[in-house]
Formats: sequence, C-alpha cells, structure tokens
Amino acid sequence: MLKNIFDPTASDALNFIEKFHKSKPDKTMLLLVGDCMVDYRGRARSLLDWGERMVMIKEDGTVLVHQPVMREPVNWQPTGSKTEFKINKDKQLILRSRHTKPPEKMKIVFRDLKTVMATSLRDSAELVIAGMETDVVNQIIIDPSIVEEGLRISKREKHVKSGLIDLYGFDKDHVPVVIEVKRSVASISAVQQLRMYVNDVKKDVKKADVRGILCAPRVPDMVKKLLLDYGLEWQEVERQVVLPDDWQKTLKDF
Amino acid sequence: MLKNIFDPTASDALNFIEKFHKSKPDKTMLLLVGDCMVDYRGRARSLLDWGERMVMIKEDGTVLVHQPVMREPVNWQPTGSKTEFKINKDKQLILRSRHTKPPEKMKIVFRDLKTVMATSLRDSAELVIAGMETDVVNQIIIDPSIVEEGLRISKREKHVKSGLIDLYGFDKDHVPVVIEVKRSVASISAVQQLRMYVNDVKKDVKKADVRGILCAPRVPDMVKKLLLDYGLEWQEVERQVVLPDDWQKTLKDF
DNA sequence: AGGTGGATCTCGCAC
DNA sequence: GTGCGAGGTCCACCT
Repeated sequence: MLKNIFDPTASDALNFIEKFHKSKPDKTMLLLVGDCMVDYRGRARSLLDWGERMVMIKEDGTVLVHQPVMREPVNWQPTGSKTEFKINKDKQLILRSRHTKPPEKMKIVFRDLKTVMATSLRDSAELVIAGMETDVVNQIIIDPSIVEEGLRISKREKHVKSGLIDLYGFDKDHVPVVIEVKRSVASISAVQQLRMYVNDVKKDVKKADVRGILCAPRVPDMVKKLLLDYGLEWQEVERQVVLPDDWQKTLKDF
Repeated sequence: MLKNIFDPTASDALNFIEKFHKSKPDKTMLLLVGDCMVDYRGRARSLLDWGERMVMIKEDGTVLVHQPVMREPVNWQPTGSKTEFKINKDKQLILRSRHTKPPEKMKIVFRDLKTVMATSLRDSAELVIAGMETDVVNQIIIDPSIVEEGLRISKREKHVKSGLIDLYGFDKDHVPVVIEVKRSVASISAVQQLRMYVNDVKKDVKKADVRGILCAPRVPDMVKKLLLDYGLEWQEVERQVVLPDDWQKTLKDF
C-alpha cells in the first residue's frame, strides 16, 4: 500500500492523514515534505526556523526531521512517541508529538506542503553484522603471538577487585601479563582501567613485576604517552572480520 | 520541485533517476521506497536480507536506509559518498554508493519499487539548541556560588597529564579545587576521572590538600559512596536552560 | 527499571 | 588533516 497527495492544503493533508494514517499509525509510515518550523522541549530545548524538510513518522512512533544534508535528523522524537495532527487558526498543519519518560514534546508547523505520503512496509529482516571485540579476544586466544612472541594466555575474563580483565597470562619469562582489549580507539579511561587491573594483580600475586598491555586497532599518541608514564605497554591489533560461510556467495558478486 | 513515479519497472526508475537526479545530485534529494537487500563493506560488514524500506539520498551524498521502526537507519553511507544506479542482468535496480576515507561501499538491490521521488529542498536554517554541558560550565564561571560559597574559578579546560579539567579554582581558604562537570547522571568513570585529575594537580602544586568536586544534575548513591571513599565531593547542580529573549514569544504558545 | 558501555557511532571544534 | 570529547547521543545488554 502506498498513497500520496501533492501540494495539498492543510485541510487536504489532514483529511489524507486521517484516512490513511490515523486508523493504523502502527502499521503505516507517514512522510511529509514541506516548509516547516520545529520546536522541541525535553531533555534539551531547540528551535528550528522555517525551511524545507522531510518529516518521517515510523510505525513505532519515531519521528525524524531531515534537512537536505547530514546523516543525523535535525530533530526527532524517540520510539513510542504519540503524534497528532491539527490545523491552527492560520490554517497551517500542525504536528504535535509527545513522549513520556523521558518527557519530550515536539511541534512542527507546516506553512507549505509539497507532498504527504502514507505507506505500509513489510520488513522482518534483521541486520547481520560481524566484527566485534570478542573476535579480537578470540583471535588472541587462538594465536597469542599476534600480541607478543612467547605469550601464553591462561585466563579469559579474570575477575579482580576493580573489574573484569579481558585476558590474563604470562610472557616468555613467566611474568604475569594483563591484557585489555578495545574494539576501536583506545582512550585515556582504558589506561586507567588497565592500570587498576595491573595494581590489583600485583597485590593478588604479591609481585611487583606485572605487565599490562593495551590492545586496540588504534592507540592515540596521548594515550601512548600516558601508558609510558605508568610503565604500561600497547600493541595495535588488526581488527579482522570473519563472516559466516554462507555469506561468501552473496558477497562475492558485490 | 518534486517529481515522482509509482510502481516503476527498474528501467523506468533508472530513467526517472537519470532525468531528475543524476544531473544535479547535489541539489536533489532522492527517495526510493521498495523491497530491497543491502550489502555493506567498510569499517564493518553487514548484510540485510530482503524487506521493504525507505532509502533516502541527501544532497551531500549521505545515504540512509530506514526500516519501519527505530530512530537509527539500519544502513547508511556518510556525507560525501558518491552514488550510482544501474540495472543488473535480472533487470533489478542496483544502487551502489562509495565513500573514501574511510573506504566504505554499500550496494542495494531492489526487487520491487513502490515509488521513486525526487525533490529539491531549500533550507538555510540552523538549529538553535540550549542545555549543554558548556552551559553548566558557563553558569559556574558566571556564578561560582552555585557550587560553593567563596569559590573562585581561575581556569577553564586546564590541561593535566590525565586529561582536561573542566574547571579549576580555589575555595575561600585558597585550597585548590578541581571541578568535573557532567551534564546528566554522574557515572563511576567520572569519579575515576576526577580522582586522576586531583592526583595530577597534587603533584603539580606539590600540595596534598587539593579538593575535587563532581558537579552533575544527578549523582547516584553508588557514585556518592565511591566519592566519599576517595575523599572527593559532589554538588548536584540544576541544569537551567537559557534561551535567547526572542524565543520567548515563539515558545510560549507551544 | 536503571545502569553500563559500544557504535560503520556522528559531529563540531581545537590543535 | 587529525585528535578529542559531547550528544536531546541511540541502543543492546545486564543487574
């Protein structure tokens, strides 16, 4: 199902919406293209002056206001919002969307509409994605030499006072090694984390000689400096993505 | 300008796109609604099986694939991507989008199209927003007494070894004060951050007496306990939103 | 239900 | 250009 109306008056648009959207808003995506103004109050407050945008109302109550550029909607309402339409005294179409917890409301005034479209979309597919931190951890377990020659991993997710150590083991000289794995860019907080884990282990094993290695696809210079300050180490690791076998056929003709 | 075509064949759609979009993709937003499959390779990899979605191509090259629910696009291409259309041997419309730095490509195969729409949007307005962390920081600079009577702020964004201190100053007894501001709920990591900053300052000024105050709209009990453990303090601060005067008129009839 | 952390985060700003 | 932090982050997972 797909219906639409072009250059409607406010009342034409309202009729259209009541006919094709209001009875089953949870089964119909509504699209409005036109010149509008957006007013939002909730976790923050914002005002967006007149301009032509695309407004999308999804089946779960999500409202998105898209400008002609940028990936992010300039305004939006979260999943579960309730949206109503009215006509104001200036005969303009008004969209009001309300959300509870957190309380948020958005008002859109349209002073011109290019089109309104209603459609029902059937989509049960879920996104399959690959390339997570656990993969890197597994990779290191399978082949510890990608971190360091002679490294032996003895424990995964070792509990210590300050938290959970990703990988724990010993280097070629039997010195304990704490490894913290980050999926993307290593941050300063990762250093603090690693530092605490190393201190915890030092207390546990009653040895001053415990190494800490931060493994991430990228370690910024500032973080490297901080690691050096604390006598810690790092190893930049490639994030290699493994896909299920049955993807190969589909992907190869990409 | 707004053009569209309903239930087009792949070649109809391609003709339409070449006529209304290809000549000036940077001035035309293109919308495709139909049954498609999405294949993405770049920073990650993903495959999205057949389903009905709305595909939006913005004037800056952004591509968004929206399912019937959720705020986030299930797939997308960043600003600056180049998109091309073709027809494959099975007479299906193919969308290919490429991006460089980071290298990312997305392929969409349509096996059915409900509609294709092309429109040019004129929008020069920018969002005016209020209620950010910087506002709280400014608020404290303007009136430090909202944190504590007699407090004097001397520096904003003071660099120390572990990072960037939001606010630095001295209390009525000339004791150095480190202030970390959070715009919403204070977390454990905020405590660690503050703790590091206070330690850094202690070393810098060679004094053991340095105070640390965590300022946030809400400080959970667990975080308070942790702060007490470390001899740190907190101050719950109201996030007050200040709007430009000329907003008042617009907002009051919201 | 609330907290915690990751993200193809996105986006802006300072260096 | 790159790094860094904020976001009405969003969203899934966990307690």
